[in-house]
Amino acid sequence: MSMSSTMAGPRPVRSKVIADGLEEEIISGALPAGCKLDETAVAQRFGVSRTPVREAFLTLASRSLVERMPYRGVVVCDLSLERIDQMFEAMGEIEGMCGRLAAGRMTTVERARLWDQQSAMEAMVGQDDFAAYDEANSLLHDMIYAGTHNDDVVEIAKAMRVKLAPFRRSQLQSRERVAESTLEHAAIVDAILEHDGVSAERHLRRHLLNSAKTFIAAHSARAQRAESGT
Amino acid sequence: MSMSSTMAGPRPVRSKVIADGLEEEIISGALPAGCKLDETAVAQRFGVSRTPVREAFLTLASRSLVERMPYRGVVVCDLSLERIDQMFEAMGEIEGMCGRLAAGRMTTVERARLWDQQSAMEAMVGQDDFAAYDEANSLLHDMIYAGTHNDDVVEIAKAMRVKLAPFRRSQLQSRERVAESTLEHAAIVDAILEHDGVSAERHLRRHLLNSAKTFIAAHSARAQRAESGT
DNA sequence: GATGATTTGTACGTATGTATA
DNA sequence: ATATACATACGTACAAATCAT
Repeated sequence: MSMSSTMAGPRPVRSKVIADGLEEEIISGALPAGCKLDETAVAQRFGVSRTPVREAFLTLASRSLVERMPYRGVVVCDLSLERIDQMFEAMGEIEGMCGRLAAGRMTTVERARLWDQQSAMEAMVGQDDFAAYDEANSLLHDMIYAGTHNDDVVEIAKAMRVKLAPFRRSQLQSRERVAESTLEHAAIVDAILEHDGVSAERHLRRHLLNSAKTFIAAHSARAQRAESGT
Repeated sequence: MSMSSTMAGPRPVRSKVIADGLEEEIISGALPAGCKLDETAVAQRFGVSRTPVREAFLTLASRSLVERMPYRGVVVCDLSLERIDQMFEAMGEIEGMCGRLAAGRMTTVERARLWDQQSAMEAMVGQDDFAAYDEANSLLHDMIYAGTHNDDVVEIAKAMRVKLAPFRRSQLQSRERVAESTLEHAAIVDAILEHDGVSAERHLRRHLLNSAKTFIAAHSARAQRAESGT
């Protein structure tokens, strides 16, 4: 039962640590678009060998955060404000599709659980436990994805959410936005429960659009600053 | 201007060769779902070291052809008939979405080029150059993706097509199917040119559904045989 | 255009973590 | 529960290719 000195996980897995660290730096703008990433330099900076760095690069490339060219190295992809806008739009389209499919396919049990989840989240609006709300939020959206009964659609949606995760996180830190978000969820869940796919799709698109607006308003300055390194 | 002795590429890049080879084997069913892939064994089989094999595993994992668990190895993902069905459905949804967006956003130049492409493909129906048709087919769909003016949507669509590529290839080897496909394209292109997003979406969904039917009818036996290794 | 320096791709050995007996 | 066996994760050394001079 004894814990490590740092209290962290029992299995670090360097390549994952590197990937997460680099992702954070790319998102924050510390590593601007077009910046070349040198294997040796990154390895030294993280205090590891080149091997886990290479694996991290593979992972980041699969998330299209960096681009790899044989024997030519990797560069970080463009994450301009327009690109982020596009990501939110794409997420809205994907989630809208999920909602439409889920509205027509969810089993009674799935609908009941979705309703429970929404109720639980409405109860969380007052208290400012943003981490818990974020967790519940992910779960709610997961339930909608699963409601499509299509593993590939679920996978696409989750992959897209991973790409947006860093942005959505900072966007759910406001009490107002949490309240707004919960209201939007109510409309979405209602539509799904009533088997109204068209309405569910529309509400989900608007929901993501609102998330985008909130984020972009808060981070436009920072994002624009990161755009300088073309 | 001199060429290599084998005429092939000047830079093989082992890890890519391994990844492509394994992909082919997974698709063909030689490596059934649930099959464990041992680094050392694969390395010996391909006559290389474990390093490029590891990188190939990372790539395959990003295409969700295999699953990786830390310190536990990799296993090939399920590619049962139902899974393939889901893939085609997902592709239909994604392409439908692309068509809807493209119908509303394409520039005049983009629409003109789309029309040209369709005309070119209609001229190819008689001759049985399936490779050329497949190439033109990819281009047509690419133009629709690009018409969304959203890089993330384009990326999702292309990634999905990569996953389906092996199946679609064998499905376009019939002269009848090529003719059918071209007719379906005509309806899709017409809808896009008329800015009718709803119609474009519907026709694209049906188009993919027909592709799925053709493939599944031809390969159901082989796919079911590959399902045995659960 | 050829040569050298730098960087990526690959091979192989060691250590850590997992799953068996 | 401890220990052993095994495969993976990581580190280091060499080869191949790109770029800079």
